[in-house]
Amino acid sequence: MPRVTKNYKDRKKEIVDTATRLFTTIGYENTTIERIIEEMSVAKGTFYYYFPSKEAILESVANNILDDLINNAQGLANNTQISISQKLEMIFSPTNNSNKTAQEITETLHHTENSKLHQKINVNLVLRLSPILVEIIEQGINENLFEVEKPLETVQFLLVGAQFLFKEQLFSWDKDEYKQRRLAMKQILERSLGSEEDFFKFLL
Amino acid sequence: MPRVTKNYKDRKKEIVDTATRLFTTIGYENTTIERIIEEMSVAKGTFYYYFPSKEAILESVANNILDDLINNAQGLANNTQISISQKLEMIFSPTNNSNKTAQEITETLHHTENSKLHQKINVNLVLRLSPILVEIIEQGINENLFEVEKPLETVQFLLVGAQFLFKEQLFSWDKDEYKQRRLAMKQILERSLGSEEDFFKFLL
DNA sequence: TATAGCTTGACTGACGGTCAGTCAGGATAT
DNA sequence: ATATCCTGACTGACCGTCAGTCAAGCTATA
Repeated sequence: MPRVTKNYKDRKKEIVDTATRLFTTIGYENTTIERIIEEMSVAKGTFYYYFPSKEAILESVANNILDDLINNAQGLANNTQISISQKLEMIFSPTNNSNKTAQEITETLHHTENSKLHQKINVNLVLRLSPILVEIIEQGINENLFEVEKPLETVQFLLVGAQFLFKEQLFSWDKDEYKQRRLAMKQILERSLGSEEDFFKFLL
Repeated sequence: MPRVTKNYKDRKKEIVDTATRLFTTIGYENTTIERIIEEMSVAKGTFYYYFPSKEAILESVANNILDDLINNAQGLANNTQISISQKLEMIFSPTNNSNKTAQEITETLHHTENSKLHQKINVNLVLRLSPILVEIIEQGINENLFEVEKPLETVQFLLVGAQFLFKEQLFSWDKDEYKQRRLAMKQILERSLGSEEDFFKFLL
């Protein structure tokens, strides 16, 4: 095989990109290191020069996916043009996923046996997204839209529920079951955050 | 190796028991088929005579663990001696796990590298435990202790939150972080279920 | 032209899974 | 009673796959 030398950063990014594509396409467990290097046309050793294990690149991929997601959310939180209600809609709405990466996650990633990747992403999603969400909630508290004692912890609980119940393909709800659960979540959100009724009408 | 013949049911149970013990001790991924058969003193083929794959026995083990859990909960729901508050405490309390199997789950199972087993158990736990929980909630509604529009769907959301945030070792909260999250859950439960304040004081 | 950084690919060992064959003990025929 | 056949549980050598290793080779650049 002809030898192509690249600098550290570029090669590493190339590996992460390739792995990300494969993990989100055919799943973590179905992706072999051999497949990754084959698609990159490099040798086995090259992969292990950059990553000590398959777990390690899972970590990188998960963080990469999350970085995008968090950046989007942070942009949303900072945006003064958008109403609080709309911000929450874009984060909580089970159907609406504006950003491309979230699409990847919800659609392709979740089909199969990807529990390891899921877990890594979900845990960090909750930990990293919740502070941003709290910024939004606190805007709402200042405007007397909400009333909660423990915004951060409350938001984390709600996020976990939303994430695992809707975003994952773990539960295969049909259309009506899905709607019923959305309605329940609407009430839970409104009551937990102490908003007025129908504040989360986008969940109707 | 000397040949020992047993009847189908006994041998199958023996395999499930051995696998359960190993899965909950050293984890699913760390448990090899070879280890299972070694501990049973049977040959590889014997295992595959009873189970078509490692996944298949995971399924059996998960269901087994759940059966115990669900039976306990159902017994609890049917028990007329215990107050509704106490029943909910025993199911929702993050620390109190009376039954042995739940102990196994929370302590050993969750170490790491068990995402597959976790997911299988959690999903089915939510699906199977929620109807039982609804029985209890509806007792409460009759006694005017609660007011909720969609008990089943609400309970499922709350269960998911409690399960993933507390029962798993996914988030490694320290003592105080733990307490804060319990307090947040207390308010969420009380508000979502429309109970009076401090109904869930066991979470204090 | 020396060397640090990058790359190669043959090799290893672990593990899930396969399969042809063994064997005890029960049923059936003589 | 006993020879023959059959079934269902069991055996273990073997296979393919795949993560991870390593000694050696190339190449940019100082």
